[in-house]
Amino acid sequence: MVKIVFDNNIPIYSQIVDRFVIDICSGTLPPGSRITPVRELAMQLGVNPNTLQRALGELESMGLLFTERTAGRFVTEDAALIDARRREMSRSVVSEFMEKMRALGWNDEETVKLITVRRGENE
Amino acid sequence: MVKIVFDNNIPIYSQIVDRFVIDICSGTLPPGSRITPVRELAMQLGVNPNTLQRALGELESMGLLFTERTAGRFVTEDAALIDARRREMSRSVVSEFMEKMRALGWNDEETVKLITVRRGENE
Amino acid sequence: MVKIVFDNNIPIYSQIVDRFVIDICSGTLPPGSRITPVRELAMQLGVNPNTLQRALGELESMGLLFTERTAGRFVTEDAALIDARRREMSRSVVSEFMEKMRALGWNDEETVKLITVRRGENE
Amino acid sequence: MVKIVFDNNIPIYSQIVDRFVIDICSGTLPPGSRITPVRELAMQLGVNPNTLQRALGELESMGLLFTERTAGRFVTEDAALIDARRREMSRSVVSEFMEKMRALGWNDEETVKLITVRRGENE
DNA sequence: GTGGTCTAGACCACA
DNA sequence: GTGGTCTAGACCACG
Repeated sequence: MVKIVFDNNIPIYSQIVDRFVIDICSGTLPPGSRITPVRELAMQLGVNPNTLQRALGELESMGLLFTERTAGRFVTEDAALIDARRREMSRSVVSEFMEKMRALGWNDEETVKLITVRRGENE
Repeated sequence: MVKIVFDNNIPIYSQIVDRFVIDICSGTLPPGSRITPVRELAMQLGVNPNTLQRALGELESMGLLFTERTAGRFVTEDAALIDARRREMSRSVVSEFMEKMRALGWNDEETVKLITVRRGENE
Repeated sequence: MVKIVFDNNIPIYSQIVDRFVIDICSGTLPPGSRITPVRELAMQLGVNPNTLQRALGELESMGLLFTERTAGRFVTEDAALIDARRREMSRSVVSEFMEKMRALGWNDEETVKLITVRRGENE
Repeated sequence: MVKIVFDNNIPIYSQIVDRFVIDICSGTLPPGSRITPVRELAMQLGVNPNTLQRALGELESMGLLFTERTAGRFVTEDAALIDARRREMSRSVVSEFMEKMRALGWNDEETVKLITVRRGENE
């Protein structure tokens, strides 16, 4: 968690949340790992500490982070919760994707074909 | 184009734009077809005429609509432009999808599997 | 005076006026020549007779056209007036041009250079 | 950017856009410079904030301005883009000019002569 | 304090 | 009756 390319049309705090969620779900931030202190991290990211605070608050209320009074903030140890969120997110990402493709006039077979054809091509 | 379920958090005008783009790309609004007059459509959608005007203005600057002074607004007759946009959108939707899935820790094979398994399940 | 490519962002009547002024000043419509009757010309141009009427009215009030009760409309025979307008228009076109180029940061020498370089190139 | 003499018949927002384009292209508003806040500038210009907002929005969609969430609006740092637009505008201004002069019955040599003679005369 | 969005309501030119 | 523009004034999210 060092650089984020911020998109100016999405609230910064929200982009930070997203990034944390992804890093936690994908294991980049493993369960129990310690989060860099707010002020320091805010500086690294080049954002206002209030903004970062807000993002971390949301992550806590999701249960993905927890605060140990004096020791700092940590990623939850609850691997099941992380995995649940990962699957839930995946499901919704897939749903939204299929819906969008359908709205664009591709039926499901065509969508699958597009996606498999695309594999192997460079981004 | 009668009802849109508006999602707060996203600008109304932007949701209207998206809807039109999709309706045009998918052929629901065929090339050359006439758009309901601004005021009338605004009433149908339950939004202020100015808001709708803004949306239509953006669609015009994308080239998807054009205005005939005093006669009304129409979908472009340029089928190639429509198709180009459809393909471009599809490509970006697929790209974003693959990227998100990769961020969530699925490799491309797994993603394809998830998507094909999903077919046939309930929405 | 058969085809005009109408620009949708400028009033049609005004585009018709401009075209007539130019055709008269450049001699394409020589002094004394007869104008096609309103209804017929309106059909040729594909515009509403009212619109054409308005345009012709303006041209009359400029003195470039005149109406002979029963015989129809004609281009003025006053060559001096036509020439005066031609010079006046030329002067203002040149003035506006120089002003625009200056606003774009070219001094007069550069402008002249740009214009001479351009000569001979295809449009 | 303090006073603009508004010409009725042309939309205010459009005149504001033109003025900004020129000020940016000519370097009066250098790359990266900050734009006066919408409300304040609207007051200075004596127009409604919405009207100004619209103008600025168009400039943004041209890529000449960009917005930094809550910090303000700035001129793009992309000097190449600015220069490209300047040259493009110059070319089209020159083209239109030559075309008009030709329509008025001057051939290119005469036009050049007119323009060079004109230099040194009073505006 | 910054930009962004929206509504309400009005007026205009054009055809 | 069509689109286009403008004002006035309000509310919101963000930092």
